[in-house]
Formats: sequence, structure tokens, C-alpha cells
Amino acid sequence: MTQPVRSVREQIADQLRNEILSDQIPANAPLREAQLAERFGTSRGPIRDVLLQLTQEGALVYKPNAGVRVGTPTINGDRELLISLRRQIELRALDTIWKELNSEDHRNLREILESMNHACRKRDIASIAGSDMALHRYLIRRAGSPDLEAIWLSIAVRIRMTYSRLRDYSDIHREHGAIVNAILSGDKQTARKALEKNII
Amino acid sequence: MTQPVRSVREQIADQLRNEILSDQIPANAPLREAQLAERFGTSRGPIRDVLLQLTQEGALVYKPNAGVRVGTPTINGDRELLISLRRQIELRALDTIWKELNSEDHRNLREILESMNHACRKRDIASIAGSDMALHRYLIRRAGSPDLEAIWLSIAVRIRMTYSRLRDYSDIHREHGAIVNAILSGDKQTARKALEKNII
DNA sequence: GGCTTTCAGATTGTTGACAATCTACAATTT
DNA sequence: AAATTGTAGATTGTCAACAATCTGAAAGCC
Repeated sequence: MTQPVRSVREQIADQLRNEILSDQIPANAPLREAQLAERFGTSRGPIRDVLLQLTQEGALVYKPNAGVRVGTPTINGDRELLISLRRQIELRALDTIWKELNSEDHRNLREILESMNHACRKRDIASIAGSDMALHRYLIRRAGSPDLEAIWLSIAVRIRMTYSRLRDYSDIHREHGAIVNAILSGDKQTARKALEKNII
Repeated sequence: MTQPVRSVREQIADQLRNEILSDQIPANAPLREAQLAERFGTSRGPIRDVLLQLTQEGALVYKPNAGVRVGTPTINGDRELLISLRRQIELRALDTIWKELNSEDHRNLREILESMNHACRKRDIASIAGSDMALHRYLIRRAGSPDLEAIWLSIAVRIRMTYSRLRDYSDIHREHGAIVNAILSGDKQTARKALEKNII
């Protein structure tokens, strides 16, 4: 499989997003541009782009002249609405791609699941969060709409941020295994149920 | 009324967004950083931030090393889904704020409607697009959730971009007038209907 | 003629330096 | 003692210059 070209900024964004979503960086902690620039071996320019992007995705909160901080998980009333919206998007994507899923898709899904399994065993929670997102994102992206993917991402990130960013390891792997197994065996109704159940 | 502080970048973003959504800048037209920097009297740095933001909102499409262009209105299948999502968000916001709407809200809504009326008479389509967004955005923002506001914006922009960015002047003013009148007279059911009808 | 290659110009990507602003702590006043 | 003011340090905001990359047109090849 030819890896798509991923820009440096994209890689930094994914890395930071995974760390935030997996609670590696504590809530409300400030992210300093100079520090991140040194860590990733660039200047502050590209870092600013990444921080701005993650802010729009909902992982960071921005304050003028004071930089960005990791969002605090305030329990507000729109969590259920966000979950409902996310379910609608993912179920729609599953419907769209269902007839076109081929053996390469099956292989890719198994691969993501396997790397999730590996991350779970190593207790690498940043990678667990990454492969969790990657599995769902694969289904959305396969539907071929960059617009829908962008909207989905900003919803999914905010759901993860508002409460309990990462659940139990075994739950995560088991639930995603159920989704992939249903897809591999062509059982659409079960796949839909497993997907809905996983989006909490 | 004390105006909230609006950063330079925010003002540039709003201005450009209005021009794009009102077809002032033709579809697929490239936006040059140096040119915009000169126009707004800044350097390229702040302009890059704005362009990145508008890209994430869905108004622009980005190509590595080639800058951004205005999105082309490709008719794809997820328009109906986006409209459904946007309706759910705005109706939820209306429910949330309904009991708390006070005379200041009434005054602000009338003010937005009046500036829309003014823009319609002057055929200032960028301002028409701006006040269209401003009215809906006021209701969302009033619900007090920055997260929901950000998600709403990225959906609303993409709906406007995919097709017929601006409709007939009289329609726009009449439909929003219906929404505001229903709110002012406290008729919730009519307000909901008018809102749903306007989101197309 | 149609296709590839080359190259100049234009444009974006990155960097380090400087200006503007905020934050936290200490000194001062009431 | 509490509140206010002042100040030093740290941090973000902005800028201009340079490097890397793309675009489009002209030249060369089949």
C-alpha cells in the first residue's frame, strides 16, 4: 500500500492530538510554542499552525496573547447531542461504503485493529487513542467526503474531551473487534449495532 | 452595549468568509497570501492563520505548496445530511435559550434584522451573507456552548459552499423576519417552523 | 503534431529577530 | 491585613528575508 504523503505539520498535529486525547497532557495544561518547537525540531511557525488547527478541532482552548491550553472537561448539556450527531455521520458513512467494501478494506481494517491490540498490550495509551480514532476515521474517509470527515473529527474530538477521554483497554479493543468482525463477515445490522454501541 | 474585543485576525476572517459565501470571490479562484497581506495592511503571517482557519471551516481548499482556493460547489450526496445536522443544532439551541430570552436579546435580533434589511436595499451581498450568518450565530452563541458554535459554523459554511451560495434578497429578509417575529411574540412552534424552513 | 524536458518566475514554507502583551511576584498604600 | 501598583521575566504576535516547491511556457525529442 502506497502511504499517502503526510506533511510534517500533519504528523505533529496527530501526535499532539493523540497525547491530549489520551490524557498524556493534563487538562488545563498550557502548551508553549517555543517548547514544542524545540521538541519537534522546527521553528515556532509550523507549531502555531498546528495549535490553531487543534484549537478549531476542540482539543485546545485559545486565549489572546496567552497561548493555548488543553481543554477542561466541563460537563455541559450538549454531550448527548454530539453523540447523536456523530452516530448519524458514522452510520451514514457505513451505509455509503457498505456495497463497495473490498478485500483491501478488510486488510486495512484488520491492520488497524492489530495495531490497536499491540498498543493495548504495551499500555501505550497515546497509540490506543490514535488507533481508536484511526478505525472510525477510516470508515468516514472511505466514504470519500473530506467535508464530512472534517466535521466528524471536530465532533469526535469534542466528545472525547468533555468526559472520560479514555476508557478501559479491554473494552476498547473488544468493541472495535466486534465492529470489524461484523464488517468482515458482511453482517450489516450487527455492524451498525456495534458501531452505535461504541460511540459513547 | 459593550462590543466584545475582536482581534485583527478575526475581522479579516469574517470579511473574507462573507465575500466567499456571497460569491464575491469566484469558485476555484486562488487566494494569494502576499496580495491579501497588502490589502489588509499586515504581513503574511496573520493572513496564513486566517486562511488555515477558513480552510478548516470548509470555505477554502488547501493544496500543499500551492496555497488555497475557493471551494468549488460539487454536488455530493451529503448535503441533506448536513442540513439535517444543522437543523438539529439550531433547534436544540432555540430550545435551550427559549425561556431565558430577554428584552436585550429582542433588541439585538431586531438590530441584526435591520442591518440585513439595510444590506438588502444596498445590494451589498457580502453584508447580506454576513447578517444571515450573524442571526443564526446569535442564537447558537446565546446557548453558551463554544463547542457547538464551532461545529455549527463548519457545517453552515459547507452547506452554503456546496450549492447556491446566496438566494434571492427578498426571500432572505422575509424568512429571517418570520423567525425574529415569532421569537419576539413568544410563539415557539412558529419559530421552530420558520427556522427549519430557512435552513436549506 | 503530440509528448516530455527544461527553466524562469511566482508562490508557499520556514526561520530568527524584534515588538507587544500578559503573568506572577514584590513593594507600596490605605 | 487587604488591596493596589509597579516591575521583571516569560510568552505570544508580527515581520521581513531566505529556502523549497510549484506552475506554466518554451524548447527539444519521438
